[in-house]
Amino acid sequence: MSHKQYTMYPNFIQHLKKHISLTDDDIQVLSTYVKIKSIKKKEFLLEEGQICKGNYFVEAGLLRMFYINGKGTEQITQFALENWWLSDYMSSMMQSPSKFYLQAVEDAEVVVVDHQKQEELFKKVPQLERYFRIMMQRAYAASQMRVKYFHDYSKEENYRQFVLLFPQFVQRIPQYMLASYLGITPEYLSELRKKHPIT
Amino acid sequence: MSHKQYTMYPNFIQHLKKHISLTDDDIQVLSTYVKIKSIKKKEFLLEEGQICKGNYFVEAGLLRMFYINGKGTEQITQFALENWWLSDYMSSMMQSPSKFYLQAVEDAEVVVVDHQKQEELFKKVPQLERYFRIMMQRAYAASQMRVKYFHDYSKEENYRQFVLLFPQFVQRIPQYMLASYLGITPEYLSELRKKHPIT
DNA sequence: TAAAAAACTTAAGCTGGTTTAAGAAATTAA
DNA sequence: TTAATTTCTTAAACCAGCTTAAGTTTTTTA
Repeated sequence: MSHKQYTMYPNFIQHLKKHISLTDDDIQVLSTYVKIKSIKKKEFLLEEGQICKGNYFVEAGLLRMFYINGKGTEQITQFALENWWLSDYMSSMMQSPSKFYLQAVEDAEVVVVDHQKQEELFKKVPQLERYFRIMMQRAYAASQMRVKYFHDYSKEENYRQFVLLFPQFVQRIPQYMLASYLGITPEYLSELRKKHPIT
Repeated sequence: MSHKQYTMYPNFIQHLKKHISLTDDDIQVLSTYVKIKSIKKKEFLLEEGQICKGNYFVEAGLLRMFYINGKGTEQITQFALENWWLSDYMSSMMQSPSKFYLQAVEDAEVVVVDHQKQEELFKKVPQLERYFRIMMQRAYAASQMRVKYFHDYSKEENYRQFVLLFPQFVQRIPQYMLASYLGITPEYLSELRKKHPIT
């Protein structure tokens, strides 16, 4: 009976267990602090101006984070697929209105950890403090590398690197979103693809 | 007598205490796990090809992180001044050779936490897990915002924003380093400064 | 299954920022 | 205090990537 409670988010539990040890009791407690949320393609978890209340784990599907820039066009800053966390940490830490949108690119199942209740949860299951330390360190490490790649390569090289490293991922997003993430116009991406067809 | 041991790094201890509570015993234990290191301007804490062994807290002075790009020129990715942590987290997590250099821009006092011994330290002073979770979350939040600013503003706007937000900081670094950090050539920065003199 | 909407392509002209090359000013070392 | 070195400036030619505008293809909705 007790494990029926977390068959709703097997990836989530498995991911936690990869980094920390949890008793069935821990999982029991945890399950009272998290919710699973199903969202349809194009639905929002967060919109500009709101204070970001949750930390979101992608159990299934695909999310994106973006903002609307000065010219009124969407600028994507991150994607999150299975087993990734996504949130506007500045907004939730500072309790300030977010500049970002969090939206489903595909129908998605998301595990929601309420930022407010997080402290309380950490007290009851202290290993989670460690788990999130590891997740944040990992995310920060990835972003240190991203800054490097961003400077290092031309937009064209950047595009080709990305397609090479994440081909499965490129299949799942429309090209204009890839262009936005890479910081180029769809027109220029189209030109690059013509110049160097990628199978 | 016991607090003589940490008058060597008052900022460090104060910073820890701002986020977690520590007994004198905790501090005693901690002090056996960290070292203070004085480095002169232009000395390195890490060079390309080495595995990053430490996590560095700037007690005093100013550090920079950079790499050598394809054209053979330095690209600065981060500065760290008093009360900031600096490390190549990817290199230390993956135990892979770093692509980066960590170097003193000014003479500096640095508190070194050995990445290898960190796990052991966390077992003895568990609150530190929380402290570093907060530090990593904060660093990651800042980098989420940085990606936004980077896309959002032209290089010129970026420069002016930076000078406006961190004037004291701009005073402490040579202009070619600011140019490198902003991802522009020193020549272009010079042109921008001529166009819009900032008192 | 037809019409509307969303996504992608093409091509020409334009601009923000680089490159190159030289000299001037400021800092550091002897 | 002089020489060496490092940092900063100027200006002209150049190019990666954008803008604009129009047309084509694919996906969604009715």
